Amino acid sequence: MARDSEATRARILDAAEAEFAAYGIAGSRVDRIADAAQANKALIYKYFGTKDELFDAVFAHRVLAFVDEVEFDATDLPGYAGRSFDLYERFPTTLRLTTWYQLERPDGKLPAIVASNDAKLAKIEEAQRAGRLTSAYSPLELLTEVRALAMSWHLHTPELALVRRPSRARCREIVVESVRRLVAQA
Amino acid sequence: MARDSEATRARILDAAEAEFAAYGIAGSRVDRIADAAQANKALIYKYFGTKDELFDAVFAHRVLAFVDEVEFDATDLPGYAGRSFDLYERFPTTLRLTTWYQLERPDGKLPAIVASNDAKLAKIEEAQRAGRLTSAYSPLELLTEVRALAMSWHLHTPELALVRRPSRARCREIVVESVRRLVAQA
DNA sequence: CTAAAGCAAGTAACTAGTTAGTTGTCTTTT
DNA sequence: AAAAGACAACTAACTAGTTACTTGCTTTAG
Repeated sequence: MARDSEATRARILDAAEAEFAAYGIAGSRVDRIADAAQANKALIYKYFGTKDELFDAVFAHRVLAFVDEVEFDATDLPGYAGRSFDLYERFPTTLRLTTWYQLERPDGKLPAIVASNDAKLAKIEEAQRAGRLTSAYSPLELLTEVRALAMSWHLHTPELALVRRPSRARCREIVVESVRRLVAQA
Repeated sequence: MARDSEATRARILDAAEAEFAAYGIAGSRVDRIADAAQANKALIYKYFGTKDELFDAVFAHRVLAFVDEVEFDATDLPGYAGRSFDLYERFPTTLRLTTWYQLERPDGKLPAIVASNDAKLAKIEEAQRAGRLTSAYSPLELLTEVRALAMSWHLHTPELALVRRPSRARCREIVVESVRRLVAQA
């Protein structure tokens, strides 16, 4: 090992994350990433391959960190929604990256994400069987609605953002409360 | 062959809608739009200006048609969510265009959308004053959550889409029911 | 000395936007 | 009614700049 390639990789990854979050895959410029990372463009290709592959590396990195950070408890979905909300507030780029990913890589399936989803669905099913969670909805149905509510405040169109948003605490409270109502036993 | 600028404009708009929905602004190619519309590229610039302006025209056109089609009734938000769901199912490009718009035009504010939002917020407030709608949430809060629920099934990551979705009717039912629970008087 | 890290300088292909000119249609003049 | 003029619709070819990706060489650490 001659120089510190790990540090260079990390700088590239950071710069790429900011670039991709801002402009998406098609809109991002590899030159800009190289400049921001203070690294040579050829290194990007050497370490990460094509632009698409660089995006995948960035996305997997960020999303796994995200998934790791928010603990999933099927018997407390309101709490899970609240913690998800907190992370969306703390790392706004995550949701942007995810959205670009959905739009620009509709066929991509990251194994780690698939596994994480499967684990959550299984936990929901288990909680339902134990009678600790409503069975009015299937696991997929529950996960879908809980997620939508957790990110509801971050899906605003520019136009709605003109109206003054409630305080962060209030937004969080609403997310938690609406999930509580969702899973409340009728 | 008679010349008909209206028809040409319409063909360009249609082709541009498909292109932008698929690739976003940065990823779209004006040449591809011209080919698909069987129109010359220069006409696009003549009729619509720059690529960004073409996107705005496409977006305004589609979104206004969408907004016009779904009737808003503040005293029946579950019904409104259900009808929104129906339209997302019928015109899948609408949500894609909206998402590209949020990501790529964060500063854009289409007056028609602002007006439509204001009208909805006012109607919610009125329904609340009349006691025909819960006052547990502010108008903006209600609109935010109802919208998130209405589009919950269309926000899936590619990975979650691997799990088989319930039937359309069932998804709709869930959307309506979850909004009902949201607005239910505690 | 050597192997890997790093870089300047390319290149081929692409892309938004322009230009200068042609074709079809409607209006005016005789 | 027919020729002439006016004007809008339309087009092929182009420009100037950009972009992803590569090559061949230099530098550095062990």
